[in-house]
Amino acid sequence: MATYDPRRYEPIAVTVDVVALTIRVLESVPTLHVLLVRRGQPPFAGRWALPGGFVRPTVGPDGTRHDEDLAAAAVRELAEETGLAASTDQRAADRRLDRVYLEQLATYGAPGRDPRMRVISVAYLAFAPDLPDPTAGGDAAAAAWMPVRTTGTGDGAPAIREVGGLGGTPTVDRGRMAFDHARILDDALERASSKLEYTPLATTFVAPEFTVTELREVYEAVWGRPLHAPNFHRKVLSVPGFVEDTGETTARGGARGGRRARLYRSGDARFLHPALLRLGQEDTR
Amino acid sequence: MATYDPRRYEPIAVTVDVVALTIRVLESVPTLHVLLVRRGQPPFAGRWALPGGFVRPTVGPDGTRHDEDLAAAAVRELAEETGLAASTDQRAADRRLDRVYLEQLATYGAPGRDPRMRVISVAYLAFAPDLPDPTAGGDAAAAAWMPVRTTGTGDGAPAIREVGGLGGTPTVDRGRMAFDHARILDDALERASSKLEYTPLATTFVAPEFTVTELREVYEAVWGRPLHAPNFHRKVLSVPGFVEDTGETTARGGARGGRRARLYRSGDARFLHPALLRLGQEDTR
DNA sequence: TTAATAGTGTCTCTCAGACAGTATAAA
DNA sequence: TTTATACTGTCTGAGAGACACTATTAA
Repeated sequence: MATYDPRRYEPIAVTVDVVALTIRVLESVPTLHVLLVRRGQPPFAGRWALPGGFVRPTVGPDGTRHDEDLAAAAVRELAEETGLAASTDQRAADRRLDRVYLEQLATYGAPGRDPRMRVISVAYLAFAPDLPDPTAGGDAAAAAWMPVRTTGTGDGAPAIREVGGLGGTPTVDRGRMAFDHARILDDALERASSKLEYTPLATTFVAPEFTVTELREVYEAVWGRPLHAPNFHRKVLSVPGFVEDTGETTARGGARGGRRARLYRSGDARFLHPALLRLGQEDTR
Repeated sequence: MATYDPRRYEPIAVTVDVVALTIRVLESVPTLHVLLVRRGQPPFAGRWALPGGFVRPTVGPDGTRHDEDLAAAAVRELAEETGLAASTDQRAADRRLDRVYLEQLATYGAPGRDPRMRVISVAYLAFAPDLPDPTAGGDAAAAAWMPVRTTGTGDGAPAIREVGGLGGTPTVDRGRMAFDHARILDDALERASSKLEYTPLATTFVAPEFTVTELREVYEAVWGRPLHAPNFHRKVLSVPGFVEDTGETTARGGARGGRRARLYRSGDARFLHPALLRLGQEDTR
């Protein structure tokens, strides 16, 4: 690594973008949604984009420089552009991000991906329980949870349907997203699917106490295909440390009848052994 | 995403670091090695570090700016600091990097990770067939393939032994590596182990034509534990598209006797179904 | 009482791993 | 001929998936 010489190396801007995913019920179907903002400024004004922005070195009250961690920048951007408060904000308990799981996805640095200048973007992936509708902030003209994927029929047809194809619901055309954000979103969806296989992170999409059915709906929404309910049930309970029985049940059964479901909370496992593999799709080659 | 205003945002330097892994025979044991350079300049002068350097926007012969892709920067740093020529260099066929597999690992941007300034480093992971010893270039005082992990005994003891504990071989102390490179190396080893499970990338560590035993030695070196040879053999041949029979065999058997081994080449699968899971270690929780 | 929802029993098939044994080649 | 190395046969147990079934509750 050579010594840094500003005469040789032009500055490169660094941004952070966040792919925040949640499950929301759409037309009675639990559906995977992604948080998007409509850009108010060029480039790509009017287009939908992932929430994000420049990473900034900041100066504290005492004058010392206090550089921002990349993950912290991701949380800040989520908060700024959507009105969802970060965990440090005590006044907005209802809009909190403190139960959001965040992990780094990848870094995108192809020349020309931002028409203004060389920009390298570190993308983060976030899993959130159902949060309120966001309110646009910062430079965003709008912000919304947008559906991204249907559960599919399980008949072998591609389970992913482009957003934009769902009923009368306002959706976004993946082909018209700003920058290379459609690519980032695709990578995020693949990472999310994969994470559900070998980690218990599906629980980050649901309330602290949840039923096995709710957990299955998370898998179905993210994987985009229906699962065999009885086998899923047995599987979840058999994986050590995945879920923990609370001893409680739901207050009542389904709307049109049905047994009350047992309530579970997240167990202490950080990885699932054996994993919940999504087979039957195969041929990803 | 806000408009970029240099008065608000100080420049952040972007570097690329490469964790290049290969298998070399050490004391008769195929052993995982990582390519390291000894730093010639402060900070961390004299310490071992991953090869890497600043990403630079460059200006072409015609005056047009020609920004460098992040992956391209990784290959360039590998070449510059180690004397291993990139694939475009036709004159150094013996030292080529054109069979090297490269993928992005993660980005490290904690404040203070470089004492000079705010530096965000995009780390890449490379798998290489046995390459020649590198020659130090750029600002490196030395460059070498260093052993990182032993095959272990399979008796349940931790299979990872700190580099530095191997015989009379020159090795490096992971605790004394420059920057946060020990952490990056750990992340790389975990990613590499995981990649061998569900992709055929083990073949990138061996020659274009290889035996099943050679392939097993890759798995053993990366996973740090011995595998059951007969079952491994059957498993590899049963996974569709993993390897392809050449019809040839090795020219002769083992040094002290033994059957000639059949030669295979890499198949067309990009993922392994079913995967070669490393079980028996469990409890990564 | 019916229908919906939650949950269990059990069978089959695949696959990982263990172990025993065969095939072939070098010294 | 001995020993090393490559490879095959076969058994066992775990787990995924299919299907049939029981349990419980709302309307």
